[in-house]
Amino acid sequence: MGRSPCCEKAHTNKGAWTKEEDERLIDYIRVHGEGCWRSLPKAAGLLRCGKSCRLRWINYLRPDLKRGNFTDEEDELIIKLHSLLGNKWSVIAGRLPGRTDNEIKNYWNTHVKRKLISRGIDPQTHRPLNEKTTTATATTTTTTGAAKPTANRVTQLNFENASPQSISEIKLLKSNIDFKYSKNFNSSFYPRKPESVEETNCSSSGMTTDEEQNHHHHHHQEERKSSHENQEINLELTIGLAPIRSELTPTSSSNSADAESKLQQQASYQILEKVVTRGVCTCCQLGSQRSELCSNCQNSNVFYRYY
DNA sequence: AACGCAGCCAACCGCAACGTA
DNA sequence: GTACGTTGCGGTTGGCTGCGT
Repeated sequence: MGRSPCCEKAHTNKGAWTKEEDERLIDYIRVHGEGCWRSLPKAAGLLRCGKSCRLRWINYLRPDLKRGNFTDEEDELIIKLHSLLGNKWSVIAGRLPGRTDNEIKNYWNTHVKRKLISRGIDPQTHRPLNEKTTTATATTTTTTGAAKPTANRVTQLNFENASPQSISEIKLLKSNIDFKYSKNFNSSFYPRKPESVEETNCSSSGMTTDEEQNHHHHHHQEERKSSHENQEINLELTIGLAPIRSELTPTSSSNSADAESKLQQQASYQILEKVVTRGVCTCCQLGSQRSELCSNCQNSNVFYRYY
């Protein structure tokens, strides 16, 4: 049984997006929010497949995208994350606000790989080029070496031979990844189901009842999925980890008396505070609310990661 | 100016994961 | 349990651009 195509190819545009198409997509998402990519093109009057719309939005049109060259700090962070995670571009992108997985992937392939090779480091294994592969300090079961990575939701890491420094870095990384996938930090940009009158108004204009139900249905799916991810994204570290806090304020101290671990935890909170913002509806994100946030957003205790 | 080449990046494709009927 | 629909991810490609000859 073959898979049905993701969209009707006969009547879809391909190739570069025009300004008009961009504007249509932005306008539609400004009003209706993300989600339901399958039906979006038709609803927005675009002759594109949903996948194409999603890609265009995520990689190019999203209002919070950072433009311009990668900084040295971003460079080093990418290298470090890649050494720990392999080609998990979406996870890596989650640690670089304003950068997309595609952008990072392209940057890796065009710049970072070469940079590492010039340093005498194998960009896949992050080990010296002339060194035979032996025990890695940190390997993933899904992405090590040239093996094709799978899209497993559960990534198991084995750090048995990791150095104390690596362990600290991994702790920090894990805490941030857990954070990303935690319930209030959905990886989706506008994940919440509208609950208030205001928000429903923001997202429902122009939709038929059926479309709206479908739209909400997908929001439910997203929520369930992210909740599922929250449970499933488990790096299964074989080392003891500092407790991961769900609040943002670093008031409680870790049980560990280890000064380094405290410093790491502190650094982790600082990073988190930089990349986190209050969760708001699409209207507020895109500034279509005339002033401040709608009441639902104001009352919400939900926070999202801000890419 | 014309050509070839390399680099870059937006976009596409195929597949896996996951939910639902 | 299975078929199907939808979404997201990672690998790949095609076309544009800049540079050297």
